[in-house]
Amino acid sequence: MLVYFWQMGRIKTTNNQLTRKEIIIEKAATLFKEKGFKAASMREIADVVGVEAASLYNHIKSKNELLNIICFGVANRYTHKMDEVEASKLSTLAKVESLLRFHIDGMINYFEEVYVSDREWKHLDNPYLSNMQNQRRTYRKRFAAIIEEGIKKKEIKKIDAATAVLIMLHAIGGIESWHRSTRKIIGKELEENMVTFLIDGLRKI
Amino acid sequence: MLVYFWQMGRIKTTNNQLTRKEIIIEKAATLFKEKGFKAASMREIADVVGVEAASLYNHIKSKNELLNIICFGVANRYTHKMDEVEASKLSTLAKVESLLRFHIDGMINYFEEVYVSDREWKHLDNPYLSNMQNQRRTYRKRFAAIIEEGIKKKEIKKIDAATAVLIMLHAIGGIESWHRSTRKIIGKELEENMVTFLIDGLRKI
DNA sequence: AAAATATACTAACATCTGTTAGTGTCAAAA
DNA sequence: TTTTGACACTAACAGATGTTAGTATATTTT
Repeated sequence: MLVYFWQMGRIKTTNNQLTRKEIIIEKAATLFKEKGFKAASMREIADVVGVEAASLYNHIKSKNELLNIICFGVANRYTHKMDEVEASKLSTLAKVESLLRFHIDGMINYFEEVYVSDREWKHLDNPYLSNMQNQRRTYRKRFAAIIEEGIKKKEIKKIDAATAVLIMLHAIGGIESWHRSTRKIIGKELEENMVTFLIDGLRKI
Repeated sequence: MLVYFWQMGRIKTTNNQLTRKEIIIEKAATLFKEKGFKAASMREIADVVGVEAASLYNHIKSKNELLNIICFGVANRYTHKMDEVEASKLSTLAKVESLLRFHIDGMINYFEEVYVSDREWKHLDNPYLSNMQNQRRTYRKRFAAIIEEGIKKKEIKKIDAATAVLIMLHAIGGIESWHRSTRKIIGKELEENMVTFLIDGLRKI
């Protein structure tokens, strides 16, 4: 008589209170960050999750759905924050600073998702791709509008607003894992450094 | 009687004085920029070049060789510039400004290669991968050393040098094609905007 | 003109890709 | 206890991938 044993361990969900789907998304985000969306395969994701590739499809519709969820999760956070900042009564420079700190915090606390969203959104497929392009364009325009208002009110130096936005967003997007995990610079300290730099520049006054 | 025609048009090399290999590299760089290294296939590159995929292998050894050439071309330019700047007698702030302008010019004049080198170097394979990691680390350290000297000489504000380098390099790396081709901001003007921002910040003094 | 080299072609390969079909089992609901 | 739904499995697909082999032609050298 022959007895078959085979491991059919389910994805563990007891540790955190994440659903299985959320666990998959989390692991996928890490892999997308490390190898890029195209280079990370469903079989690799499945390996990390501890499951066969086909099993992932009990939880998600496609590989691209994973990217959709990651990217739009981040984009929606951005939009909400921008709504909030626009509605606030802060000075324009304080608005800019608030957005900067928000982005830096995001980079520190949601590194994988933000990183992936920033660098891999081009692999979205339509209609999500054009949706994302619109959201990004709109966000930058709203950001630039704040700067332009600051220039008008003489709170901000007279520079090209679009360029300033580009610089700030990319500067923050450049925070890397080694930089986050380095003992010398952590969290708040990194934040202060970046804000100081971006608001006041390099030159000693 | 049956007569066969088939096009065996060679890659045209008369236009510029580029070798066929250089033409392939150029087209590959554009494609790598647009789709990413992994997503761009040899067959697509061949299409753009106007040839069958297999024919590319008369000129190059592998897809990865294309990436090697692109990435190390850029890295070597960086190293040479850094040698030159270090050897100069400029003030530290002027050294930083010189490097900034060099990077911005590079982004404008060699956009595809620089962009690809910056974002796709992770797909290099060893030993090129670790070589590139070393070159990048070394470059940033040399850049940071200039800033630290500037801080010591009280020419530069007291901030974390590594963070400053990260900010500047990524801010410049964020120049995108739409931004380059926009009528409103071109070449020198973009350069002035960025240098102003990075040296003097946003705040109006 | 002949020989040699460079370079294009077609055909095919082995491997990897995302994904579906079909089946069995465990946990929760009835 | 029985039923049901969630979820894991194996097997396999069709298509894309980088690359090689073998061959034919165009260009350059002799």
